Amino acid sequence: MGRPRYQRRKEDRPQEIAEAAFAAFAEKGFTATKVEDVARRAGVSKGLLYLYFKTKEELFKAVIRGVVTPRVDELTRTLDDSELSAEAFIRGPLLTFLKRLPGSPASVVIRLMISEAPKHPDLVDYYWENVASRGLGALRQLLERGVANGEFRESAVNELPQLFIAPVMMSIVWGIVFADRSLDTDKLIETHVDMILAYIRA
Amino acid sequence: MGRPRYQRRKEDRPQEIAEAAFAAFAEKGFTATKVEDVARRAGVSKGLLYLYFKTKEELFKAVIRGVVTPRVDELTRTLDDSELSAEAFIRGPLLTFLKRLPGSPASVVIRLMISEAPKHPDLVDYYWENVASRGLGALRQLLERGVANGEFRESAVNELPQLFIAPVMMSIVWGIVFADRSLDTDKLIETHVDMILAYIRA
DNA sequence: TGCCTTACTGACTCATTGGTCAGTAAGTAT
DNA sequence: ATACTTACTGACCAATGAGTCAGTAAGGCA
Repeated sequence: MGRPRYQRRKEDRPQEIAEAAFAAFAEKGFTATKVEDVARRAGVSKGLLYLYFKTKEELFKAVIRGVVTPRVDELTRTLDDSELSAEAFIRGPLLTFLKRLPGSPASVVIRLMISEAPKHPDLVDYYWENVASRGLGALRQLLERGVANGEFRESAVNELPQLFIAPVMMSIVWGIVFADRSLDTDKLIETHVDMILAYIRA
Repeated sequence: MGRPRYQRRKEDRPQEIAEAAFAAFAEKGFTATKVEDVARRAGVSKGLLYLYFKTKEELFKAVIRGVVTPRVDELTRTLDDSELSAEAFIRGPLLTFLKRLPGSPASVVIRLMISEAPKHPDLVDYYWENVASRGLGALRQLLERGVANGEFRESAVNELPQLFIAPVMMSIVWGIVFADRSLDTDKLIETHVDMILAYIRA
């Protein structure tokens, strides 16, 4: 008669809880987020959350991994597929990718990593292996290709792919701290890439 | 007979407590730091700390202000005093200043701002007025001087002094997240400044 | 030497929150 | 229908840590 008070949906719960958690973490950060709030957001009791995730930390790690993994593949895949010259690739797909980052979930992840890194060394390891080192490796490879086919000269930039990320990081941090005071992040990143290309062009 | 269990040192206590707090915050961040630990570190009881600082937040703000204020004056003062050409100033004093930042207390402040900004809007305002906007203003002024006396051409960089900070921010964030995995921050910053100058030179 | 002000102590309160678990009811098989 | 499994609930527990305050003693002054 009365409709059921809840449905059993073993398959979907973990995903739904993880999504709720990501939203909550994005708003208030890890520590300030209460497990109970995540549960409520996911339309579930606290007890159930603990059935699927052993601790709050487990949940945190699962969430980060879930967001991070797909993103990286995107970049490396487009890089591998592309037949463009190094410069064309940088001005095209890479620039687009970089400009998207500050507004994407990636920026939430960065914020969480900065705040929580000291307390979660294993998460840092994961992030390093699956994101940072792979991303930087791909960039380095791209630069070497450019040098190999005579587009670029040898320069310190080859050893410092972090230079490509610098303005993105700047934009992300700016967004976190000065949320309201606007900064034209697209222009910042574009100008920066322009600078790099002018600098390394053969 | 027995020597006194404590000394009364009304004058020095606040300073000492603030220093202890900075050290504690630097190690564990704001939330993870217990007021009692700060007190112990300062060689003082928790009760006394609360005599000088109304709440943990008050303490936090006082600490940030204490670290931040002197640093900024340093930059603007050297800029005003200098008779160097714009380029010489950038390659000399400014570069030195920028390279020092990642290892300085400034980087601790940045980390704390990133983690706590959403919860402390008034602190963000203070930081904006006393650090960010003044620092960026000084940089913008420097660039304009360079344009005025024919050293530099007009370029988008004039509107984006954040470009100078980008590699510094990158280095700071790198240091926070990947403390151990080394990055040659000096080289990163130097190369970057090199790039900018090549780009804007008339 | 004794008195008085107040810097200082530390045991206490109380709100918060991560984590548990005995019980409930949804769905399934017979 | 009835029995049975287990996804799910929510009241509860225990630990933690910010903030308080009644009391103590340092040190200056008469």
